[in-house]
Amino acid sequence: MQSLNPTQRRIHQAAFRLFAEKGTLQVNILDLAQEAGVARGTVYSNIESMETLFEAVASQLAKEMHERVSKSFNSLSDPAQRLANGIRFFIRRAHEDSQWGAFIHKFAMSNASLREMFSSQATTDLLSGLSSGRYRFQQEQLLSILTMISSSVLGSIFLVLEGHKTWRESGSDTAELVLRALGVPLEEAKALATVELPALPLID
Amino acid sequence: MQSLNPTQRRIHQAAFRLFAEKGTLQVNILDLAQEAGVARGTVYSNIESMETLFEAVASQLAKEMHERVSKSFNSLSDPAQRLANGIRFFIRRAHEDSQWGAFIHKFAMSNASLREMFSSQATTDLLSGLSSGRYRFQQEQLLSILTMISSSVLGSIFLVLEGHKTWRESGSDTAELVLRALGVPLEEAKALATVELPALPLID
DNA sequence: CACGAATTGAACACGAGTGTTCAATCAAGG
DNA sequence: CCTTGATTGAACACTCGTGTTCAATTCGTG
Repeated sequence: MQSLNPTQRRIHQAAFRLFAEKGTLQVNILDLAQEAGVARGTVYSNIESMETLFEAVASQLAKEMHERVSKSFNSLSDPAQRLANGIRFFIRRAHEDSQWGAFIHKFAMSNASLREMFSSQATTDLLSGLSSGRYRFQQEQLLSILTMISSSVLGSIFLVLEGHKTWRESGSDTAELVLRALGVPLEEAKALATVELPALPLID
Repeated sequence: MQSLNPTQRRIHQAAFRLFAEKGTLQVNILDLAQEAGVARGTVYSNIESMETLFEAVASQLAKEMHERVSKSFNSLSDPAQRLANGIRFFIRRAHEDSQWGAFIHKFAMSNASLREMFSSQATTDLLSGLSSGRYRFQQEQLLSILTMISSSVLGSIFLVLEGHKTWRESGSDTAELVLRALGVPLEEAKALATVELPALPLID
């Protein structure tokens, strides 16, 4: 999974593209070989199975995004601002890289690594925001809230991918709605959701 | 599509079950025939294609749910109460009939009839609630809001299907969060989301 | 009870994808 | 320039699903 040789890297990247546009089940070895610019036999000698390939691609994507978002949070202490930015990062990125967006949209609900990426990021901030009085909700609602947040982000990504909304509008709207749902006063929610969004940091 | 003979009805019902549990692409004619308790040849002489069969099943399901929810709204004038109940109807039904829930969860985002079911129901109430001052949002946010609502309901259905939450909790939480996002005051949102939920009316 | 329509289930010819093998070819470092 | 390891692409045997046909049968209705 770690330390891929160049051929394996090409195969993984090709797999990412194909999974994003066709879904797991429509990708066959022949397509994959062609997309990677490699012979069929090479694919078989470089991957174990489609399953493990998909798992590797998904968890790599989750890891990369998680790290970049975390890094950007170093400079922000307000949990509400972090949440709003996090939401908008996802939506902006889906717009800037529509394959990335399609991948997330297709698999975020069903894949454990991707679900984990969403929820681990948000949980700590949700709890700290609650105890600092920034949010108003009951702790038993945490799971419902996490679900609402990730679902809304996915829905919003869908909207952007389909071209029904710009990422700016959709991202700010979604962040604002989520903050409101968490009990942040209306004007404040709007303000937090519309500040200038910084660039997503690169890693290593 | 209308007026199915008994054999066609059996096939459609079997298709519903299979689509719900295996997804569109994993259903083949043989499975379908067996599930319907019918010979392979009979399936071929009773459906045009898998595509049209799926479309028929989905739109039938959308129509049925839409009518029942609409009927239940006759006795409610408050748009916020209607919305809260509508959300909870979906979530409760997904719990009571997990195949129905699985079907919705799998296809609500990708199928036009199902998307329509969600949005047409909500749009008018959203707008009337806005003009009556029950909600606070900007009209340009309507699409983002519809997306947030339907995504949240789907996420919540997932939670219930997976057994992470009861339908009661999940339904009330989701309804409450949505109302808050729309600008309904916190205590009022909670109250509206936790009233006794009536039975969903039958049709014809 | 007899007739026509629907259903049955087996048979056939296909196409598509899989997993595996292997001799030929290539590329790069010693 | 030679060796070694990876890559190539064609070939093989196999499975599964499709779409279609059709004689035999069942079933419902008049």
